[in-house]
Amino acid sequence: MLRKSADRGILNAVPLADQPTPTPAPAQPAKRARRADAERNRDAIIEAAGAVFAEQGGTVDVREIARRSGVGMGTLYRHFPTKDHLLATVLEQEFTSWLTAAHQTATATEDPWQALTGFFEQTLTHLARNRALVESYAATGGPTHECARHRDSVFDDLRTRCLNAGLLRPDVSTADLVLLITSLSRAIQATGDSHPGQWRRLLRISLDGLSSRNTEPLPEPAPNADPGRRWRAAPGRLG
Amino acid sequence: MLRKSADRGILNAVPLADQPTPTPAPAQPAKRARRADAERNRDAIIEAAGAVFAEQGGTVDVREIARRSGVGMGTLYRHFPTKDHLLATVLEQEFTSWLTAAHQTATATEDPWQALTGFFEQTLTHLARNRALVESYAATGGPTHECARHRDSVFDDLRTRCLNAGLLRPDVSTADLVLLITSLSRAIQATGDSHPGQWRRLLRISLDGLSSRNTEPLPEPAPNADPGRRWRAAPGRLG
DNA sequence: GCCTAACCGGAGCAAGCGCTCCTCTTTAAG
DNA sequence: CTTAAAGAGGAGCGCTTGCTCCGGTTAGGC
Repeated sequence: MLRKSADRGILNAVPLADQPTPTPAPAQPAKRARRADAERNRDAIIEAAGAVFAEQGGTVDVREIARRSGVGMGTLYRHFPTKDHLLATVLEQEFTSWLTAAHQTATATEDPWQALTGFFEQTLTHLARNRALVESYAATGGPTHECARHRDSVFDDLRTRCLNAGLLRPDVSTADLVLLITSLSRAIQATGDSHPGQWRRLLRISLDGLSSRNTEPLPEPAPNADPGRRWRAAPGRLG
Repeated sequence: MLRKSADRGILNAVPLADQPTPTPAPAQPAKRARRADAERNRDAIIEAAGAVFAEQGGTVDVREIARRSGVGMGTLYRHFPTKDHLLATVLEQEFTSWLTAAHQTATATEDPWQALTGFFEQTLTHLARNRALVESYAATGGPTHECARHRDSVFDDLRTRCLNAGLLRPDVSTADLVLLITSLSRAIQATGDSHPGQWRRLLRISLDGLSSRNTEPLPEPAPNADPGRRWRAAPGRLG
């Protein structure tokens, strides 16, 4: 039952030092290039890991990933120093490719409100298919801080467009929108397969609440952390 | 990193066969009553477990609970056959005592809308203080099915009152309200200590979206579960 | 005060999981 | 073709964690 290791978080904001930059350092000795089989295996690992993480979440046994990609443990750990590094790599890829697509869709949509709601719908549909991604939202608001910043800028863009058109209640912050996504991702997880799509009703309700037809101001956020709170920090906890 | 067993949920809807009914069966042999020290230890365990679960969630090491209650492992497992049983006992106590209080408050509130919003506020404030309770919401919608049913009836009561007063958009279901609580509990977890109270803004937004001033109908829920879905992998990189 | 069933405590077992070590195989430069 | 470096693979280590076992202790009926 319930493992403590979950406390270590879905990923610890790993620096991702090993990027897909196969170009060797142009130093003097001109090291030998990466072998073809190694390249092939790396790809296989990433693909298998992507599938497994999406299905089972970030808690899967590394052996399962190795098995599915037809590779040994040693090979896996040759390419990725840590399970968290592998997870971060996969999630970052998934996240940025989605964000780029969703942003393009939103930009191509004339009506600002339509752009905002469409973005939410697209985001959550994507999240509904990827368990590890949902977990990463719970832990750190996204796979990496870099990713989160990128997403925030997109959100801010959408928000500004809606504000200028007078469609959004004026005191909604970008942080509110991000928190809304995080919150709704829980609804997706909770409904799961038994009530697919019920989260869309909640999304509609929330979006209606964002509309400028609601005139009362939102409660002010507390300016700083309340030290009296009982929850320990516990770096990155999934829910 | 992330645990696999999380899949098993925070608790497996344990039957809770061992209730706080210390009365021995009134059978013929008139068994000896429970010893005083045993009773004391049981209480100490429940109290310590309550604190530890609230702070650290359901994943804590059982040894920590034993240590805090000043009791050995053997003693702990004499009173509770399983960690999950202990967790269920604690959560059920916490849940019902809260639900009773919150229901009374709501019933005593004249204005139906005030009663509903107050109930949400009270519930979420309580959840913000108990990590294990939040987890149980994510897993099964509440500590036990019994608890969940009780809560649903309270929600249904509040909903009916608001509907009769014409304050709630008419097609909001009880399930929507429960899902909203579940969803917002994630917001509480996500904001944690760093942005305490930010979830109140989201709560306000959602409640505004529930108001009858929003006239458009909600999307129909899918009638039944789609058996083909199972956290399918993202079909290749999207983009 | 005696005696026995009930109780206590913690060392230890088994299973799960991240990760390493080491031997054997394969690639590709020369 | 030769050969050395890079890669592959899987048994196994170390650690955590849920739970058990059993010798020692104590309450409480008589």
